[in-house]
Amino acid sequence: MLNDKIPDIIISRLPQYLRALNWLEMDGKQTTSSQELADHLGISAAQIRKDLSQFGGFGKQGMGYSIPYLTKELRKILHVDHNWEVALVGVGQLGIAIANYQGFQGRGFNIVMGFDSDPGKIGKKYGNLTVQPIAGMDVAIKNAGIVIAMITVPAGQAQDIADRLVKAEVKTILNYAPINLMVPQGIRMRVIDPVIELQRMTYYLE
Amino acid sequence: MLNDKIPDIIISRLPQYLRALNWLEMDGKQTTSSQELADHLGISAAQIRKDLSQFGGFGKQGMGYSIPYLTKELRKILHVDHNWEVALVGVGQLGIAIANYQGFQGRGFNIVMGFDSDPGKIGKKYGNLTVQPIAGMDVAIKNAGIVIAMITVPAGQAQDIADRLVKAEVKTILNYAPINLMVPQGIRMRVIDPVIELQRMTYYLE
DNA sequence: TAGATTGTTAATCGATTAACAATC
DNA sequence: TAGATTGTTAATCGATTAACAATC
Repeated sequence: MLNDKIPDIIISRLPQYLRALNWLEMDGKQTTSSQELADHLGISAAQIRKDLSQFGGFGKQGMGYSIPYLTKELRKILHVDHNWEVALVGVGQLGIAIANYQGFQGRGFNIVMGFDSDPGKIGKKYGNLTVQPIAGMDVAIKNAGIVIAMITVPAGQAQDIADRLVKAEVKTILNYAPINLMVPQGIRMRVIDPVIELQRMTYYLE
Repeated sequence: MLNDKIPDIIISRLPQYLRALNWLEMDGKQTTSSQELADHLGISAAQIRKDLSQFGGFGKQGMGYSIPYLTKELRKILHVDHNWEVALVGVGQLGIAIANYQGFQGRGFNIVMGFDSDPGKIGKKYGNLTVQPIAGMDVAIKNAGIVIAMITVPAGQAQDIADRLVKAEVKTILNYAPINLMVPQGIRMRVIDPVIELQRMTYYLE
């Protein structure tokens, strides 16, 4: 069972469960049920139970799920039971906002390196990072063993940066430039593009 | 055929087609094929043809698709053949970065109103907006007939803001706070949460 | 005409749901 | 024990793919 390949569509829901659990815990709750999670997430209770059962039995019949326990298990499954060091490429207005954003803390990520091509920015500190020259990026990332990077450079430069990151042995890229970057097999890339989200919704407007 | 309800999973791919077409056009291309789009997007060519055929025959056998024509038709389908006025609630570091972001222009959105509770920010200009006091938000949005809003306030305030936006007759909310907001039936809400995207990928890391 | 690529059908594949025995 | 809720199976539902006739 655990050796079966779990479909990505199931994996994509686990972080949502984790976020909902976090929220319930802050509400002071100790336990929850598949039904309560379903109400919060707009997903059926059956599906939540089925998803979780791919990884083991985390609940107790009649009782539901312990929030701290299920949280811990989900964090293990998603490999966020420790913090990953993350590099940020492009320390413009958006990059600075991301570096200062508190929401990564405690959810598995720590942005510890930032790179920019503007000499005026070198040495400045935002959150946990100090801006370094982009020329030294490849070596710095490789030496630090960093495997996760966020791209916040203009769209025209994003593919070039992605290519360099892949050479520096980065395996996971979160891309804020609104283009589909080409990356080799084995490299995971996701795009954050607010316009895509908006356009998905305007279809339903008059 | 056109009267059938189109599944949301198909709608969710149309903005991606639009973005890929945009990119091909900037490369100087005049026409494309389902295969070329497939290569760019990591989606099968058959699926792209099937998706598009839900809305009509936009291609020509042997020739492929005219990029300007298909772009125009997709923009019509998604209702982004004109610009929507958008309100931004919370003009902090992230809000300012979004207001100044050029990527909305020409893709159907114009952020024309911004609200913040900090008196020191009132009257400041970012992109196409001037910051207004959040106390007047409800009336201002309703009077302007704005139906799309972005929430960039801290997580603890986001639900309250969402409730107020719904009362002001906003129909579509893009939420940057990392929580699942509760909104009534008929209101569309999507969350932008970079941590969710990262956690989906760390599952595949060692 | 020959070659290419669409639009569409039927077959396959996979995901979701309903239902309930197991059990806390 | 009675009530509640899980974990799991089987049935349903829906989405994707393969294949090809239509046609530019």
